[in-house]
This record gives sequence, C-alpha cells and structure tokens, in this order.
Amino acid sequence: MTQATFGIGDLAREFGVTTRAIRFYEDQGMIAPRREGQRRVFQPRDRTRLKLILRGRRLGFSLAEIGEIVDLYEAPAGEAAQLKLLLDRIAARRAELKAKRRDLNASLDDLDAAAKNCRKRLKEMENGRSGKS
DNA sequence: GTTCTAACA
DNA sequence: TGTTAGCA
Repeated sequence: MTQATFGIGDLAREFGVTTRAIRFYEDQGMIAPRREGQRRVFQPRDRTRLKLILRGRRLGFSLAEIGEIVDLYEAPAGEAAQLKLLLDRIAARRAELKAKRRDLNASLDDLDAAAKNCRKRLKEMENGRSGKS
C-alpha cells in the first residue's frame, strides 16, 4: 500500500533531489509539511506539490513563479469573487505557457533546419566537394 | 543511521 | 543550492 506519510529522506530518494533542496522549498513557502516535534512529516498532498515544483523547475520557472503556479492548483477559498480571480490567474498562466510552447516549437524547428544543413554539408564533403563554392 | 538548524563557499 | 558542523 501507498503509505500515508513520508519522511524527508523518502521524498528525496523518490524524486532524486537532496533533502537540502526540499528544506529550501519549504523556506520559500512552497510546501508546508506537518511537524512531529522537529521532524517534517509529509502528507500525500505535500508529495504532489513537490512533484509539481520539480516539474516547474524542469520547465525553467523561477522558484517564485513555481510557488505562484502551484498555488493555482490548490483548493479554492469558496468565495465567488475569489474563484473568479483564480480563474483569471489560471487563464493568464495558461496563456504564458502557450506562448512558451510556441517558442519551444520554433526553437525545435530552427534546430531541425540546422541539422539538415549539417547533413547536407556532410554529404557534400563525402562526395569530394568542398561544400560552398 | 537519520533529521534538524544554521552558516559559509 | 551544496556542504559542513554539532545536536537530538
């Protein structure tokens, strides 16, 4: 069975990060594990947040940005006004990510073009020519 | 052995 | 963030 709680070492091993990094994220207010005396006790939800944090890191977001984004996933406060505000923020974030995706696709295309150019020159060299005139 | 805080590279 | 020190 999937355990109900985790120690900092468990999560560090599972996600391949140092315990130091996890404590750092806590200092930054991105996760708030329960305490048992001084020991940190992580609930499944903390584990999920950590997973989101690491994904954000892979996407190149600053820790501050990741903190804002992760908060968007958390349960809303309940007030209609707050829910609407949250929707606005989510929409804004989605727009940013889509823009980022477009840039990624453009970069991918550029790299593809560069690779094709390399192959072309390579073929020319193999044919005994010097490439460009 | 493991986790904790704090401070320094 | 990594590392290290001194505790519990």
